[in-house]
Amino acid sequence: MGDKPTLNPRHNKAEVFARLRDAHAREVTEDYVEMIGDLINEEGEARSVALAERFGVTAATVNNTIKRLERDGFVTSRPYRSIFLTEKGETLAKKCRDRHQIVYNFLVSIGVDPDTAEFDAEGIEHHVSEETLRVFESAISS
Amino acid sequence: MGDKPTLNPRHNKAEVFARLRDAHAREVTEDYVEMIGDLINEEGEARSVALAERFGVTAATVNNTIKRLERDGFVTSRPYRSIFLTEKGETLAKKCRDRHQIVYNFLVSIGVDPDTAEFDAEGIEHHVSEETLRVFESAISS
DNA sequence: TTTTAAAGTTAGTCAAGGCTAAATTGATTT
DNA sequence: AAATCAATTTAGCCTTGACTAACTTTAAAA
Repeated sequence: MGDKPTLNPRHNKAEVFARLRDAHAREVTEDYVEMIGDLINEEGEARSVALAERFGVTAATVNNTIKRLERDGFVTSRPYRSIFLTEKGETLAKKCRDRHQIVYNFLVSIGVDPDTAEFDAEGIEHHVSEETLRVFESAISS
Repeated sequence: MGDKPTLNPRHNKAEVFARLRDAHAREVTEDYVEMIGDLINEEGEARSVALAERFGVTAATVNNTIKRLERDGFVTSRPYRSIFLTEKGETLAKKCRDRHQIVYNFLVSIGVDPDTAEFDAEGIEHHVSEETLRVFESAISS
């Protein structure tokens, strides 16, 4: 009768939740590099004050986060100067931008109101696997 | 010419991110009440050790979280005894269970592999608005 | 009934991601 | 050149959610 199964598979959720916690840890990083990329495109540079305004947090919080991003190799910055994406940050930003767009377009394509889609996409994008993303893509172009 | 607009609307994301942070703060609570409900249904009671195993965290972490849930009125517990949902916890658990099922069914219905759907649903469910959830529902039953 | 194993608790640590208040720097005006 | 103002940084605090290690309680076995 095959191997002893690992109990009821429905009970083996630990891995799912571990991956969920990982996704969590990446969310802020992804939102920041995406936003920094947007700012550079739209305004020519990314300043702390603009990030703080767009995320709705204080300048001190932005400062903390930028330090972490710098430590992790996603951005470079010099005191009192604007923030730049590294190669690594650029790559992640592009990936996030594309993914966001796909999720947003998909939601709109199935009939979700654009404003709601914009909000939901912001939360959903960090939790969509590559596979699901491809299903979304197919659905849009059909 | 109408009111002075609040700059470019695309730049006014602060509210989106504030709501996102709120959703974040609710995620663990939702996962726990949902899991506690499942355990009570499946095994007759919810013990710390089972929660720890299913979430893949230590008993100490479960203990912390249960204290918080108790403080917030979602569960009751007595030392060395099993955990119970309050009315409030029960209500939230049901809402989460239903929502999870809709997201899961929707993903499967558009062609996502059930295992992937199970994983993605766990992350997505916390970020789906009521409106999008209703769109998902309609999509399933058609 | 005593021992032992499993379950639960407590204490202490850490990182992330928020905050406020105060200090500093850079840029603009006078 | 000095004063001022906006932007940035620093310091210190908080909660959440994770951990380990050590301890206590409960339940089961001997």
